[in-house]
Amino acid sequence: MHASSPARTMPPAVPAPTAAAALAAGPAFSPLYQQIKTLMTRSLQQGEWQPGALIPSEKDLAARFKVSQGTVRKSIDALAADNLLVRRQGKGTFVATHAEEKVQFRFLRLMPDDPDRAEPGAMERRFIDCRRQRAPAELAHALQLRANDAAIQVRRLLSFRGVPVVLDDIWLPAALFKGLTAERLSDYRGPMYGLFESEFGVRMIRAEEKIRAVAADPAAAALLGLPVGAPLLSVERLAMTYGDKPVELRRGLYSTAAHYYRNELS
Amino acid sequence: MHASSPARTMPPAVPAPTAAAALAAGPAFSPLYQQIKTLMTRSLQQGEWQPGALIPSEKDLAARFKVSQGTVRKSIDALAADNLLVRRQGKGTFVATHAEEKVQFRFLRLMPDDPDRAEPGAMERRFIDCRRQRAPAELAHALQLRANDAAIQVRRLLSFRGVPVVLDDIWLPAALFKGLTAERLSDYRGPMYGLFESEFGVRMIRAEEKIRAVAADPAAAALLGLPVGAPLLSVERLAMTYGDKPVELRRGLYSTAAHYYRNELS
DNA sequence: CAGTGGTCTAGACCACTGG
DNA sequence: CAGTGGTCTAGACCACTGC
Repeated sequence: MHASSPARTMPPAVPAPTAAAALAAGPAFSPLYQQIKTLMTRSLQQGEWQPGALIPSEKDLAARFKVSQGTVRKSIDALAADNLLVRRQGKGTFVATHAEEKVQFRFLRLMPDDPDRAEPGAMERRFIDCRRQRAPAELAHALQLRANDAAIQVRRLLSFRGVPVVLDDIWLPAALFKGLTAERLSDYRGPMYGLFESEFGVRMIRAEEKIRAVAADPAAAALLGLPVGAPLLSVERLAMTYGDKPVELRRGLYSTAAHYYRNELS
Repeated sequence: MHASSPARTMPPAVPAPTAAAALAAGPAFSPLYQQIKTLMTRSLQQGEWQPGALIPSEKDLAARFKVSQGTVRKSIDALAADNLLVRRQGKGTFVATHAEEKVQFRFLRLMPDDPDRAEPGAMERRFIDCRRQRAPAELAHALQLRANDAAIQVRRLLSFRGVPVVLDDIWLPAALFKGLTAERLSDYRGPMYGLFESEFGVRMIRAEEKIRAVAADPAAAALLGLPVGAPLLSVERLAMTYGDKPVELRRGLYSTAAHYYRNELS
């Protein structure tokens, strides 16, 4: 393949988020690097390249896909921007993983008011519940399940320096997480998404959160050690895996007396 | 200048956010496209290229900086990723502006629960107060003012379909916003940051928000039409202009009865 | 149609990592 | 030292916009 135009192709099987507009438009031109990004995404999704593993070098990939190194480079750049790959100069390109996050929780945006009280090791998890049940209609809709499909509900409490701060209710499609128990959750060292990745082959790529202020109900108040009616941050998260398929619904109640939810705008 | 290495240079005068680590490291190698990004940032900051205006073509810029078009391209890519420039195929590259945002408020992440009730035109602003005062110590610290420098405080209420939803308290350094009055705020059509940009030459580039849940105090409750003690989202925003210089501190109280704060994680 | 940004290539050299 | 990603160039051609 030389410098002439790439073939006009059908839209990629896993369309890029930005390509959504093309659905309404015409012939759906897709540049070469996009098509290759799609092929590489497939290698990730199908497990050819495992989380944390080193993928082939740019030169090898260029040979494999019969394109120039520069084009492969653009594909990798795009995947790195999506946090699916991680580049490390001199070493190679690696598959991103939740298992070895420096900041232990990539998706937890809660920070202590007092920056001196940084988190290292100061966080304890306690799993209160883990049960299997039929998915109520609203949940089934959010997770794109058939009505009454089985779901797993997990309830857990996070504490910092002994003070309870986060109460999470987590719902998962039972079909994807067979054999998940409170014990396995407790035994695992590291972030929960690391366990999902290594034990169930489910990788969280992206999530959307809806944040509200609510009053603590009696149950939450008791667990968080706060008076009933105390204001809490309600963080409702829908987490997606490849192809934007939703695989987790989570509702966290955050006590923001000594912590805040951090966000960056640009 | 040909393909040989770019000269090792001092760190750029306006260092990129990602270059912060280099301060501790050694010789601070800066690739050519970074240096050019710095030069272009200066052209933006100094007003050579005005908000909304068309900047020179890639070919012209390549000639001006005596580098290849590909290198200028990388610089522009970086500035576009920072939301300082906007590329439009076939037309050219433009300076980003708050004045003509499609979504009227780039920095307001509040969404209605009911997606049918989209915002177009359904938002009313009411400016309650606009006064000049001495900056209290905490504010002076956040805005990097000298103790007792003058500050402007603005209080405003946002309503959707007649229902008050957001109460904002906004603090600005008086030195940068001379002559700002409630009347000028009311008269201006479009987002507040558009007015700051066109009337005061202050461009908001980036912001950090700290989000908490709080109970409505009597004053806020009255303005938002809620009972005292009702849970509210407290959104504390520090907004920065070029060089990460803080130029606005804002504290919003959001009623999340029919709206939520939207966030994306990846 | 000319001008813009967007894609693709081929090749050279550099910075960084680890054995 | 070999191998990786990172930078830079020069040039060709394509897609898109507006006159």
